[in-house]
Amino acid sequence: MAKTQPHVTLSRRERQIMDILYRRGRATAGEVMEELTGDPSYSTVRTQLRVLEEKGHIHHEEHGLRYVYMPAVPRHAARKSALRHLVDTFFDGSSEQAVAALLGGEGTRLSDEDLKRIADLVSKARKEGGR
Amino acid sequence: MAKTQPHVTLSRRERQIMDILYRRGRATAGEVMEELTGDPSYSTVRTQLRVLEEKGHIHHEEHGLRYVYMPAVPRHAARKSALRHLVDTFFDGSSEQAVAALLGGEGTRLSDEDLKRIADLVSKARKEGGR
DNA sequence: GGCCATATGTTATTTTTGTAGCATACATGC
DNA sequence: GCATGTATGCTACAAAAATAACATATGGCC
Repeated sequence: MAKTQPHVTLSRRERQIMDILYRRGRATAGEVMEELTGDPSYSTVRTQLRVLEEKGHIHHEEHGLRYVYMPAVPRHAARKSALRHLVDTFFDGSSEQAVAALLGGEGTRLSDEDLKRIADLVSKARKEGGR
Repeated sequence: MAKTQPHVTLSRRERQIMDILYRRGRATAGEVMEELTGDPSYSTVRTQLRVLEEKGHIHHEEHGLRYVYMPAVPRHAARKSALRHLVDTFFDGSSEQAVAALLGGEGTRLSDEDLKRIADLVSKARKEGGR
């Protein structure tokens, strides 16, 4: 059996911060701080952002006086590997099972229109020929 | 904006181990060790398993001489919250977008039969009435 | 100009992880 | 019976993460 990939191998706090940045796209230190649990001090958060930047996980842009942080790896790339990992860990590597879980409401409830659009996507994918 | 949940809030190694246990369902210390990156010593792994157990994340059963470890939270429950978290972080909370990504091959390639079954699931879900 | 609010820069300390050594128990084969 | 391989029990320690204090810079306002 394959060894677990170190994957991104972030500490817990680092992951929390990366999640915030991926969710929002970008954020200042203050915004990150607001979203973190445990009410860490502003100093603490800034230190962690600095470390994350040193490690190459995030970048910052200077907007006037403040720094705006964003992930170094673009969202679509990060989410792809996150999806793969999740499918692997919880769905025996089967995307189909994962889709089934989502249809069953394991992520968020799907509306009727959502289902309609998904049906279209599926038939389109079938025409283009899965393999 | 909502604060990041501590979620499970495991250290990196702890997460690796939990992933292994969720992927396999159950494993001995030796099996876990084999799957971990960085070739940690057997002692190391056992210590980490003990800590995880102290924290309530895993249980063990004694099978003859050896311990067999397994997650305390059942797979389907853990995966549900993992899915929700992922949908939240990378798909703006939209399961539909997540399904689209899976159909687009972001998890694992889908075969023709997979797509067929998914199509059935979707039409079934639509009949039962999404909301 | 002086003051305040809001930033960043730097550095220190505590806590948690990660890692492993040594002692001990228990089957199993010779 | 006893050595050997494979477990667990306990303990120690170095490295990394988490946290925050203190110092400094900047922009706006009275």
